[in-house]
Amino acid sequence: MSSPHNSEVTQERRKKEAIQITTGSRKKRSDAGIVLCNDRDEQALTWIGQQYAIRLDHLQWLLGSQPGRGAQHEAWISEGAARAVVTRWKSAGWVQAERIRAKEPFWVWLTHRGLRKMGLPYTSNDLEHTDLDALRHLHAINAIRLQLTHEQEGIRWISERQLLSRIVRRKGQTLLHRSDGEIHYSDGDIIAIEAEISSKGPFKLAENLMELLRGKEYLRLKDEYGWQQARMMSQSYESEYDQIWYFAPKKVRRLVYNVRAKLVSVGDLDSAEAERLVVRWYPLTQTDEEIEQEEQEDREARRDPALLDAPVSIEDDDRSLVIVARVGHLLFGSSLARE
DNA sequence: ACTTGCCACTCTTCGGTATC
DNA sequence: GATACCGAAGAGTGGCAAGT
Repeated sequence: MSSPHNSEVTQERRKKEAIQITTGSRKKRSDAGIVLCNDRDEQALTWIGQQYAIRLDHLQWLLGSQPGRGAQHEAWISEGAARAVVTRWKSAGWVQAERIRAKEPFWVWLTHRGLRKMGLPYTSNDLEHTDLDALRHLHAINAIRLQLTHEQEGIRWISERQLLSRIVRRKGQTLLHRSDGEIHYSDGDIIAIEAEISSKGPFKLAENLMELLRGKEYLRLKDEYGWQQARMMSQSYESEYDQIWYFAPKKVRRLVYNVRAKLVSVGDLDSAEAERLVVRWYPLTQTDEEIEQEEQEDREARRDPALLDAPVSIEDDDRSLVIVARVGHLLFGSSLARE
């Protein structure tokens, strides 16, 4: 219970404070105007630095893995909230953000200052000068990393940028084909991730497969004796990868199936090696039904790849549109999560 | 040392504007 | 017209300065 005197004192204090606030005489907080780096900033900025860049719709999911106060969804934050975070990062000079393609949200990448702040050893790349194919490829890899690390707890992702930074380049030395990412399981298993969005030639694809399956010994033998000899001579060698996952749209998947089958039929690969090469769908599967179809397609392709050369049905080609409509806010839809 | 209340920050939602 | 951008409003939370 407050006495009349106490009430007067409180009123006087409020009046005094009101004057202080309006005249600006109240002392400012010591951290006023400073952008502080919190745990989520650190994790998200490191993630972006490792992946080169991220598009705003994916950033909603990345930040949503550790939603702040008041977030209404478990896995993602709203477009406005993600934009606010980017604005804060920009004001701190940690990132640059630019729209690159029409009808797509902007991309965010770390500035030199951002990379140094996160202790990342990479050189700053300006994404504005990146070609559109590379951008599509990067978007696919980001979607794959977000989904796989979301689905499977405890796995560690090593990005292509991290892998490249570990390579010591020697003059005249051919570089082993690097995967777009690696998944490391706690039991020591390693899976190479390839996002094959557009077709490359069958020979180039076959060589990438051989290098991923057999590793640097295959490359050494190829340099010395040529690819034909190397394929025979390297049969006892195995790369560090337990499996190689190729994520690809339908047309590219057919090429991978055919190249894999061809390598087996001519004896360049044995069946155990072919087993290690798993072809998966991009856009990524979402439902149990799609996962079953994905597995069945790979099984059929292993039995008889010619079966898959049948004309594509309209329903099948429309699959990605159906998914975008169903989970429009999800990883690979161009529309943003705005609910 | 503890309490109070302001301030900075983060979040969502919504509406106006710009761009394709 | 559809989509992206931008900013304002309002609510909630935690840190900090000031008071007790």
